[in-house]
Amino acid sequence: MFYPRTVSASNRIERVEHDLPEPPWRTPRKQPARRSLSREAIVEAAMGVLRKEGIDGVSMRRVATELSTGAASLYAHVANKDELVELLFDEVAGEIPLPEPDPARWREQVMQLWVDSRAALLRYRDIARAALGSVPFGPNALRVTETTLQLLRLGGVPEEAAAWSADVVGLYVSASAVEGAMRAQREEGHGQWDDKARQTREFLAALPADRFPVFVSLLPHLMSGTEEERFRFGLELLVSGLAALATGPRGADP
Amino acid sequence: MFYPRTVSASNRIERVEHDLPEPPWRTPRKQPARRSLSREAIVEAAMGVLRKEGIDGVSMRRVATELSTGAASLYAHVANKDELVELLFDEVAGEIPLPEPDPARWREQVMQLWVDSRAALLRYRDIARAALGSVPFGPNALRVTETTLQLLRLGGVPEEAAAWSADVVGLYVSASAVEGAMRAQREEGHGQWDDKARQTREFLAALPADRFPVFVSLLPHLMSGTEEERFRFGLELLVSGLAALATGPRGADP
DNA sequence: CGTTCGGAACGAACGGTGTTCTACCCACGA
DNA sequence: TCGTGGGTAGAACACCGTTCGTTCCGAACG
Repeated sequence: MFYPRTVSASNRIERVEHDLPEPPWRTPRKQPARRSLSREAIVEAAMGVLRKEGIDGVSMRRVATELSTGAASLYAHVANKDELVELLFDEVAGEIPLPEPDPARWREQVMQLWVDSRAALLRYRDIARAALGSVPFGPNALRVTETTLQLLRLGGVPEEAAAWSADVVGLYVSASAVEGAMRAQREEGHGQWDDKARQTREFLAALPADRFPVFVSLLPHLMSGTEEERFRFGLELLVSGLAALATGPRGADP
Repeated sequence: MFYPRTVSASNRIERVEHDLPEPPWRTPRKQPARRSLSREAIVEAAMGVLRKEGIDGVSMRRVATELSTGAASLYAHVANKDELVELLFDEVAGEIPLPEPDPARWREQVMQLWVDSRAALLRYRDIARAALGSVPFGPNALRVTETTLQLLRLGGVPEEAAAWSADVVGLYVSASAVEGAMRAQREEGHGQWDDKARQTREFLAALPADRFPVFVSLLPHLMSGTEEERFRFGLELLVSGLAALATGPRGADP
């Protein structure tokens, strides 16, 4: 009742009526669903825009146009843009595959869950920016957190450490997804990106070795690997740090 | 010459002339610097706005007003808003205190450096959002990265791991600063924040324990600690993961 | 000295944003 | 049948980043 207007019953009925092959029951007149706007339809339209153009493309006017109406009409179903974005984020979180927790494979499973989380975020461009803006307490995001906590407990990670780790890893996954989205966006504009990339490389190559000796000597390593490999490296750092805290390396026994 | 318009010589000369006691060399007329706009002045004004109102308050119009001129005038000294924000970020990075690397205390020093980095970012509200948007290659940011790499190498962290860790930790610090800024902003609007916080607490307390058993049972831990304590916990996870990779636990010997 | 010229300053304008106000319209309950 | 209340939506408000065209000024040149 309070968290949120999840799915209004009237919307459901409307959709069902729309799907049925129109039995002329009680004078269907013209179209029963001429006023078709609903929270679900708005989220669906916004998801399409998000996937195609990223979060900056999702404006109230743009989404409304997609539904061939005006921006003001959306405010009857959504409090404001922030709420819409939160709904979008949770929709994306719903696409993260959840494992069946297995005590013997908790490390592998927790790694996979986080890699999958990042992948789901990246599938919707820079939606991750929304995650850093507001604590994600939507039902789907909660389910991901719940699974994370289950896995960590199965791994014998102390309770407080597990709780805090979920927070830490959420930040890291989101940040990595934001960075990945930025790079992907840059790589889209092929024409000018070659220039920019070349310029950056030249700039780094021209750095004075006397002022940044270690940086310059590590340049090859600083530019090596794919984005996901680097992400996994960070995850392994975190997980190995967690494993060191675990009372029992596997299983829930102390 | 290419990275960027670092500091145009003309600006330097202007400042020097301004500082000198005005030798009437060649008819100084009234005031040689009536046209006082300069890249430095713009950055300075923008930093003031940033500190007071956050990154959203920094608009070209707002900064221009601060200098009692119009927004269009800024574009003679700054390519666009993105460039201005990059300049602001590097200015903030310049406030991060750098340690004198000491092999015996690398762990402690690297932790302190990162805690200080986060603190500097938070001092300027949500400027950290700019760090996630573009790889920070300004001179001051480079100096911070250089110091980080020095410390990790002193700790015996393998070269590739050190390079990748700098990336990872940069993401984590920025993400944590973004979250911290969000919380700080929410806590500013006291009047309505009590409500929002209470609602969130009620919402979490009302979560169905059968659907989110671990989450609910860990609720006390999920809400405990200050933001900085949680940040330090994540850092320790990363550093202990790094220490495990180090060839020599202290000093640079294998 | 006068003139030219190049770059900074800057008002106006363009096309966008989130949100609110205010009518209107129509299906429903009385 | 007649309100009426809530979804719809156009217009408007106050912003935003950026560009255009003009003005203006200081320095260099003839």
